[in-house]
Amino acid sequence: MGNQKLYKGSLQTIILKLLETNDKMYGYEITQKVKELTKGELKITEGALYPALHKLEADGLLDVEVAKVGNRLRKYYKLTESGTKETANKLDEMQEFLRTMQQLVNPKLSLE
Amino acid sequence: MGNQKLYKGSLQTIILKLLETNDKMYGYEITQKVKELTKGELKITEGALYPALHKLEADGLLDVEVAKVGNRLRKYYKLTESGTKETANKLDEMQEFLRTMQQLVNPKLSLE
DNA sequence: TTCTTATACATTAGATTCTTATGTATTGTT
DNA sequence: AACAATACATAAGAATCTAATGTATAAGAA
Repeated sequence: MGNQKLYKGSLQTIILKLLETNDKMYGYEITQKVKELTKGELKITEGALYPALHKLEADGLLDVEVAKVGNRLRKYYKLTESGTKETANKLDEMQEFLRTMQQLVNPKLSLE
Repeated sequence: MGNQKLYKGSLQTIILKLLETNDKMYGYEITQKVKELTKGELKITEGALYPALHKLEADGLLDVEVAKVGNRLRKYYKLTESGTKETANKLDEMQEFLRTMQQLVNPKLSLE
């Protein structure tokens, strides 16, 4: 597993992107999906995830809907209208960041 | 200027990469070079840069050499042997991170 | 000549974001 | 019966940054 600290700052964007693609997801599902998509390279910890979800909700980017499955609860999160807009912004910023970093660390590959 | 917080965690790698390419550089020069290379997208602040340089030196990855230019001093930093190895590691980790993030936020572009 | 900007180092307070540890409870597997 | 997985959550502390401040020299503009 690579350098986890590089992912610092990108958690919100990852969550928003997943919700854009999958419509609605619950917390534990997000951790599993990220592990699967990144083949174990990135593991979202609960201590990072839940506060991040709560903040996105408090900022009005996510709506929550509590569901009961068997006897256990799940909190399904979904993008609000404002969350959809913010997702587009954050994805643009992420692409610019990725281009910039690629150019910095490997100028040869970015001649296109 | 994009989302500065995405760069959190990548400063060490950036410094090491610049020193790999340019052999030796001083602090202020690094800030200017990064601004130039990223067309203003990334601005390294002194409060981030100097502690980072001191840490890399304390960790034995950089050697420092003080030079006097006119009446002003410059501290030239240079990779040690161990610093050269660590640079290769960190660049590998960065490439893996960039691939992973690209795949997460834009799966379409990563079909290759 | 005086004022401002650039060069060049540095530290500190505070914010943000994470990791690690801990806690509670249900459900599935051995 | 015990353990792993599912599902939520918080809290202490670490790491890394931003913004502000400080010192000093050099260069350029007014």
